[in-house]
Amino acid sequence: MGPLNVVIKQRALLAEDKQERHNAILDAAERLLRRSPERVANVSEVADEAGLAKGTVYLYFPSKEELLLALHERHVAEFFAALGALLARNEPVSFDAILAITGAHMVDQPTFLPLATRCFGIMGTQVPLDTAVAFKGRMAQRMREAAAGLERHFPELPPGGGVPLLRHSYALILGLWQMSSTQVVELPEGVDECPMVGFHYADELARGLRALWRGTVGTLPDAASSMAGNR
Amino acid sequence: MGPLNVVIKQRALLAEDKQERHNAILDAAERLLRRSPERVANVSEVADEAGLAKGTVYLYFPSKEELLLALHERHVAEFFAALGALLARNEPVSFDAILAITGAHMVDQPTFLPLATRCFGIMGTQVPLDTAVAFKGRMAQRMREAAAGLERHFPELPPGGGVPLLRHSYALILGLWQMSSTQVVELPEGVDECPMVGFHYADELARGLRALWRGTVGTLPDAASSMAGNR
Amino acid sequence: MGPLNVVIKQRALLAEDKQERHNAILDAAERLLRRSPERVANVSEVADEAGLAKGTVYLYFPSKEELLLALHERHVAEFFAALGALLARNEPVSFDAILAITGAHMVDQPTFLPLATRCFGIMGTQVPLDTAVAFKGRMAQRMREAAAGLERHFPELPPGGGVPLLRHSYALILGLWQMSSTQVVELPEGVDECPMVGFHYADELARGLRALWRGTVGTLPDAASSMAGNR
Amino acid sequence: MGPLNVVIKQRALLAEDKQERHNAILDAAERLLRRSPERVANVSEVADEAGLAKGTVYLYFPSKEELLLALHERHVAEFFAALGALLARNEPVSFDAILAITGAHMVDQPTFLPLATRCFGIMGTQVPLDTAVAFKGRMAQRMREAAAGLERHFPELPPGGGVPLLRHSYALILGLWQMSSTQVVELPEGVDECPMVGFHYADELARGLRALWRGTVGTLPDAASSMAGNR
DNA sequence: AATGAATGAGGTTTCATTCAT
DNA sequence: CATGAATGAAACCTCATTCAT
Repeated sequence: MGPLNVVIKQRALLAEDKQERHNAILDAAERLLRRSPERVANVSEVADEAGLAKGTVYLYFPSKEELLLALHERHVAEFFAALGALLARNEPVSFDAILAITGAHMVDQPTFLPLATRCFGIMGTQVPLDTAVAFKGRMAQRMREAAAGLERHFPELPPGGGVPLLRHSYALILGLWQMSSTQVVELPEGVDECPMVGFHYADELARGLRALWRGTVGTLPDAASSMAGNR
Repeated sequence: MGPLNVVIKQRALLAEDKQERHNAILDAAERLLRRSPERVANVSEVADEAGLAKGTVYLYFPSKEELLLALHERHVAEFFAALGALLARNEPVSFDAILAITGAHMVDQPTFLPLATRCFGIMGTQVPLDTAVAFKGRMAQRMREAAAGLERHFPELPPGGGVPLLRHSYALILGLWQMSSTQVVELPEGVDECPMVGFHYADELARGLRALWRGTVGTLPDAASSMAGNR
Repeated sequence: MGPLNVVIKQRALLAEDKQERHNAILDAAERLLRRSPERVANVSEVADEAGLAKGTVYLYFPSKEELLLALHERHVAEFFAALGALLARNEPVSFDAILAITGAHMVDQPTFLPLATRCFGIMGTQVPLDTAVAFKGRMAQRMREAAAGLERHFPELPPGGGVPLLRHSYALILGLWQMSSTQVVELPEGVDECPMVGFHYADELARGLRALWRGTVGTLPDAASSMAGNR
Repeated sequence: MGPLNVVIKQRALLAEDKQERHNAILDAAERLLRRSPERVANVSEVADEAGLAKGTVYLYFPSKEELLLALHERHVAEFFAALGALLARNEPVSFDAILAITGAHMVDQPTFLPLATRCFGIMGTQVPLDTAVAFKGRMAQRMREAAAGLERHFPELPPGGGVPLLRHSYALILGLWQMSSTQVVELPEGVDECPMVGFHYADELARGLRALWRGTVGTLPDAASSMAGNR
């Protein structure tokens, strides 16, 4: 009401302020990761980027590894939220629509996959057991929910077949990215056709997922889509 | 006590001696990795295990990362050698036979997948460009050769379809392993059913690969095999 | 729902409230020290234990070190109060009676000696000069009073001999504790006879003090006591 | 033989060079401690002072705490060596001679007692159990040897009485130093007479030890010495 | 060629104290 | 007065790589 109703908070006293700052730290880590996806920033850099002191970061996250895990979980949550919204509709859902969401949330986000790899690597060694279990439990719940929606939209999928399909899909996404990520650096000309790395990740992933789904679900309803004849 | 007719060779002057020592170092790294697959030994440990001094390792490998890469390449070469031998036969080759080779060389070798992940992670950042390109070139050649054999044995595979299928398969192998490797720690009871981690890697991989191949090749020739009805 | 006649006092406005809170903080520090005498709690823990916020502790003590010093002084005051009460009697006072008070207030209090060591260690470096001087002044006064009582009861003690005797005694108490405290960890069998640590603090102290007093006072009046022949 | 026969070694390759460097690091720590006895230098400072890199210090000592312990042990060894040399003689040994050695090796060395206090504090918590036990074992041996010599020279001492006497003496040395060490800072005038701290450590120690020994051994052979009537 | 001592950048975490609310 | 979020200086230790011997 007065002139000072928008104040930059120096101290996060309320729970919502804290949540905000929590997110601000994750945002900072996200920005750094986006800036150089090949390396993981140290806590000092994250703090600097967030405009905070190093110790402050440790008020919000018990360790660097748990910070990374929290960022990854945010990514995952965003993906599943979008997938859930799609599957909640009454209209039919095409494979391509799911592919599009995957593209938007995983492939085109330059931070999703590097971080996912990193997080899968540290879990169980750097992260305390209960944190890892809790994380996995939340992942499990999200997968089960999405699997249920999937089974509704793809009746060819046998009951209980949703979770394995999601799992295989995610594995393909992750594994193919690892193989392609060796491409991060610019290759000299002429190497582009190298079959191990000379491929366009997004296209190759679309083809792989399509094959996987076709083999799982039977003929895809959208077999006629624009990508059907690509390969 | 007479002339020194048994000399412990301390210096590798001949080219073959050098190759031998090169391999001895890789053997040492392999042993250490096998002993504790969750961590990567440091150079000191590798040198000790090989019975050499730390500095000597650097005479044979320009960096630790390239040592790891060389070890991984040895793994890969062994796999492709076995696959090539299978595909070189005149008798028909079943999907299950390929699965068996994958199992023997990748899944059951406790060092293959941890190291693969690690190597894909570092390539392009830690490893100099030309080394990475050379490595990928050799990988490419191996893949092309195997793909040719594959296309001979699976005529349903469209021309040029062998390399992508190998690529997708490898991606699935890699990605699924990453997801399952979070299981390294013992989970408390009740968490075993978590769909993210509550699965047996080898079984799940068999199912995933079968779906992928079915979706790529069409009906698998070996659809009647014991695993056909599993899912 | 009626008038607020039971109010949890949140602010200490009166001087006596302040004194009360001052003591409450010392009580909290005491409890923590008693709970784990080998470490010194941090300010957060003290505040939590006292049911206060960290900042509040700093309203009552200028620094952590001065808090510790205040707690130690409370211990010392209790000891000298008990000693003074003993010496104020008209009946004769035996060495063993003094030993008993020492035992009850220093040895059997698991917090006295760890804290004393700590405080002597920090004084003069962490604690500002005037605080240290004031503390020492109060200690001096207590010692002089006790020394006067001592000289009354032990006429063999030369005039002015009370203060040094107290000083030497206290030094023995402190030093022997330091040597025995290395025993905190359980020693493997066979090491128990190590002369540096293989001794029972209380017994050894009794023997040491007896020797010291005998050497200072001459024959102890209580030489016939149960411990006389121990050594 | 040539002009370069005294070379400053950059690398300690021989065992004796290593021992020398080991000692050089201890020397550096000693110098720093002597320069400011109230604080304990960090490893960086020690390394700088020794003209080495931080990591080099860790080649010679597994941790900072073990470095400190090693330095303390060197002090102790020097003291016991001197004491042993004295007691090995055939001529009678006076209490004052022992006092002189104590003065030279403990009291006048400004680093002995601060470090001793520190070391007794960390043992059993910071130092691994086996290191602590080994250290104590060596201390024990030294004490037993000295005790044997002591019992030879002081026949009034009952058999087995040497070790406790050494123990009590060391406790007095340590404890009295703690009390006097509060004096490190310069006191404002007029405070000098404070009985807790207003004493000269060396003198007070001499008096205390004399009383202790008199009470243990009976009349001291050197009761007629210059200090006998001081207090 | 072989050695292994030396390097030193690099990263994590703790906690006494301050100060905005 | 009371709070507790924010600070940021310490401090330790590891290990890939270099280079004197």
